[in-house]
Amino acid sequence: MPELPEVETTRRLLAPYLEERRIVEAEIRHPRTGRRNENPQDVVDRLKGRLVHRLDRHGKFILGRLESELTWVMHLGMSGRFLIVSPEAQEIAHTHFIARTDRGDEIRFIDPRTFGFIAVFTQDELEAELRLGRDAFIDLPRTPQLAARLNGRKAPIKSLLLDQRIVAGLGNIYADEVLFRAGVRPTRRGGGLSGQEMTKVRKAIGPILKAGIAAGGTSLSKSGYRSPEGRSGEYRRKLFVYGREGDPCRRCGTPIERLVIGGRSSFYCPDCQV
DNA sequence: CCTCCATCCTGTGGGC
DNA sequence: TGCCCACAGGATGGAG
Repeated sequence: MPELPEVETTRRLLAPYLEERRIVEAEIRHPRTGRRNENPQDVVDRLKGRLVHRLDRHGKFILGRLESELTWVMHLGMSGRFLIVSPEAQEIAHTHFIARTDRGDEIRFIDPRTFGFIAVFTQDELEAELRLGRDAFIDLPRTPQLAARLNGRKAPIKSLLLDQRIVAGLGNIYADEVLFRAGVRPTRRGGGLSGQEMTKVRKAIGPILKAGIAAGGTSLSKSGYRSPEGRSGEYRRKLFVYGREGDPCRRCGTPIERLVIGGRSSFYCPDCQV
């Protein structure tokens, strides 16, 4: 269920354990977790013995830059999370991937719904597999570029914000929060926004994501997001609209409404958002 | 190319 | 209290 802030929180906590470390052991425990490589065994073979230079993030993907121009790709899907433990630590349910570093730490991937995956791609494979727009946080396009991508599109702006090929990183929660901050209804057609509205949407993205990251992400339920340290995110308390159907708008008091757009729950204030 | 929709899974929270 | 099922923060591929 993680979006950019949850993935970034995860990346920051993993980085000290992985950067400039060598992977000495790796194991894929569940075939679905390795499904994005042609052969799941490739993940293990390409990881073993390799040095991780740096841990990057693009949208909701964590990218480990390896030796030999390989990239270790990690996606949390809906229910994925990482743990850093000692090899003796008891294993919890749904542990689908394990790697050990030359420092003796174990990185474990837990993913009940198996929508997440672990892969290792060559540069060509990476380009073919990850079709992503620019990162919504560290590389957000300027308004004219964004406008060009939305121009002529009839789909609801909410759906377009979720399209990772346009801008990478926003998910269902933060897209709703961005649209609230921008004062734009999620049902509006992307191509129908005025220049001013486009600017407002664009300008809302940075602060919302920054606040989400500062809070360590959003955890909606007990089985929701947890960092590699096992902590929940605190951003839930700061949400303006997501999950607040019927509750008073924090700005104007009007009850928040919910509707389904593109099969996803969407929350908005009928008074603040035009 | 665009839009819409089904699909892959398990856990749980809310309604009855 | 217990049971049941709608629903969940994502990505993708295919139909039209």
